[in-house]
Amino acid sequence: MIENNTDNSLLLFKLLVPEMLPVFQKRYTILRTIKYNQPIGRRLLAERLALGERGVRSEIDFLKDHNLLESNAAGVSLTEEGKKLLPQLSLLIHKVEGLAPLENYLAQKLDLTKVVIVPGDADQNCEILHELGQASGAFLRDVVQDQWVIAVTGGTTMAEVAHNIPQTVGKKDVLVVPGRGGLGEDVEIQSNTIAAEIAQRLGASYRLLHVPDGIQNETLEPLLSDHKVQEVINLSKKANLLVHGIGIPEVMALRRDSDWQSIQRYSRKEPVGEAFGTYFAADGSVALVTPTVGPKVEDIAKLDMVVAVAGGKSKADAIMSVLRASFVDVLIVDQGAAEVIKKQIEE
Amino acid sequence: MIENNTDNSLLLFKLLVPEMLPVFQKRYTILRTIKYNQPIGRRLLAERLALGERGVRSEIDFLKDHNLLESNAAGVSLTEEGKKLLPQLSLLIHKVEGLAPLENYLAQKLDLTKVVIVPGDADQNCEILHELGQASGAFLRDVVQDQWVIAVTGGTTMAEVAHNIPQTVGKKDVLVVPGRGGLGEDVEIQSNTIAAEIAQRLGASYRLLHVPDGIQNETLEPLLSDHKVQEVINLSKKANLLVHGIGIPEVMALRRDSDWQSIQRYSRKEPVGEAFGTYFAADGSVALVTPTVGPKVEDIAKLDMVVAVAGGKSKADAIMSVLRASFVDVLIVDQGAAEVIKKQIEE
DNA sequence: TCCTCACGGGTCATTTTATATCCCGCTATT
DNA sequence: AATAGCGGGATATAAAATGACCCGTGAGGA
Repeated sequence: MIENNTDNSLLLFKLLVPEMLPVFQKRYTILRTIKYNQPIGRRLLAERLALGERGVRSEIDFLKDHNLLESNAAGVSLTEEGKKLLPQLSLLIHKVEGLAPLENYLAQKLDLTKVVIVPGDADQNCEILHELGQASGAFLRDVVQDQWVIAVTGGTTMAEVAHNIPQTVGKKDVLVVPGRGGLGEDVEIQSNTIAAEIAQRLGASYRLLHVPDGIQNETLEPLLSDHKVQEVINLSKKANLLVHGIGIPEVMALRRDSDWQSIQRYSRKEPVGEAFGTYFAADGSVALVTPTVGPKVEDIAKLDMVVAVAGGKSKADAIMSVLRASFVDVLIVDQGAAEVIKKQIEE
Repeated sequence: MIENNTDNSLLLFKLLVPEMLPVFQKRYTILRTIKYNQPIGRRLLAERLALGERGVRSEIDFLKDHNLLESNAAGVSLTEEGKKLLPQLSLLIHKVEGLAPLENYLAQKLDLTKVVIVPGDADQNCEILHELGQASGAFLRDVVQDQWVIAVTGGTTMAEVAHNIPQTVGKKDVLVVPGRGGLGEDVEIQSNTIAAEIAQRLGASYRLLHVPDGIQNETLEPLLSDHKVQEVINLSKKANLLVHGIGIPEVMALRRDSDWQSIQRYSRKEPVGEAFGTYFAADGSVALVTPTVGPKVEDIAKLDMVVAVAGGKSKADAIMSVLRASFVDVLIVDQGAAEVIKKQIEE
């Protein structure tokens, strides 16, 4: 009833003064961008936000007049007041954008237990990945129980998740393990590195998996027979919780110096999405499995809780292909991806 | 907590997009003015709202685009949607303007049991009197109990109250009596007429008091000895509820063709407010009692519930003078008067 | 019945506001 | 000491809000 009243106020404002919405979003975006880049100059900010320099300047002046920003020779920064305001604004944006209904809609249509949508679009504002990380981190912190085993994968998104998990006092006997080897890429986004960081932030312990990706099966087998490797792999196959990112095959191939042509050639179908080293076709079927250690689709389907994290309009197709494989339980996305997915569902 | 959330949303909007507030108010005022004057033309509307013709036009176009208005050859009118929206907007304006806190503040500072504030200023928009009437009417309807006797006075404000009391099924045995004779002025705003209309709308019965105001005491006495007159006067002296307007002495003198000079001469102090034929000085003391029938200040002070209704910035002083006499329990005013009163209290 | 007045809609010059793009002196970092 | 990037100032330009008309038309009063 009273809650209804809140929504009602919003509806009335949106109905009677709709021109304020873009302004509200603009100012929120500016504050958020400053939060993640402070101190930052006016020009850089304008470039990053794809706005005119003078426009940004007017807004900065406005926000400064309201004591949300302060500026010195290094650039503008958030004041204490501004810092306090941002989380509240985030909630309000969530309401204004109607993200709660969208979350419910997607959860129902996609048969997921939970959908979390973060306002914004990672394609347009790269700091949305931070927000995505924070949301995922908060979710992890809330959901993890004592003595759980958490498996995580690599990737830039997962790296952000790791960086943004709030430092918490440790749950008891929680163990974080990498979901695959993944020594083929930048150490910053390897699953090992990410597992370690998540463990550290959760106050949990961790095991590592020192097996390179993409090597031939013959070379792999002796490694697999190692009992320490075996143990970690078995742990990840029976994890209570798996958190993974979702990749766009073409982009991943580029990053890993793999040959996109050959991936396509060896695929049974056109791969449009990737998760834990498996490429999925648009219909959710497996297009290609890269030779790597770690759990396969059939293992993952048995897990209690699989959390997928991804952001950006461009990842919508990849996300859909993975979701159609029906092993994901919780989806944490940004608004950009969520809205594209909604459109696809409606068609 | 959730309520808090509502206020919080409003606060955040007001903080981050303050420029929308005047627009919101403007559009609300336009809708409200149309409601009371439909169908009305663009120019007339502009004149009444003291806005430019073109500005009003843009807003009308906007509201028409949103299906809140429709226009024909006679002028613009509210659509069904617009009619439904207005009460909700009224509530929202009440929140936006922070009138609830203001009501509490005034109630506490002025030692009143209840204060009701209607958005707007009757001096600027005469239709605010209608709103004031509606608010008073709603209050009356809610508060009146079976077998109550209600005494009412005359005046333009009270006439509006009468016109706007929602037609309700009758309470049992409610009786409405005029608080004074008042045959000296326009029949439309005589207390007799008003008593009759209020009674009709409440489904109550009424008695009338056919005694002219302002006549000499010698002429008055034989009338007072009439037992029907006596009965009505006694009823009003023991009423459960008295509703009265508040007048500005100078204005009233003008309307009644009385001599303002002589009123001043016979007054003990400078009269700044009037209620039921009694003129009050700024400190709340009685400045002059016009020769009339009906309850005096000392009678009224004994009543359980005295409701004062008044609107317009210009009436603030008059209201204060009456309130200082300390017999009013409930004050129903408009925002214009309320804000001036608040300022006076703070000084 | 006609007549007239106010209606909505169209137009356009004017003013006000927003925007884009420089320049400058400063300061913190290299 | 050099320099890159900062905030602040200035100005030409584009855009939008405004004010002031006219016009054909339909409703309501005579």
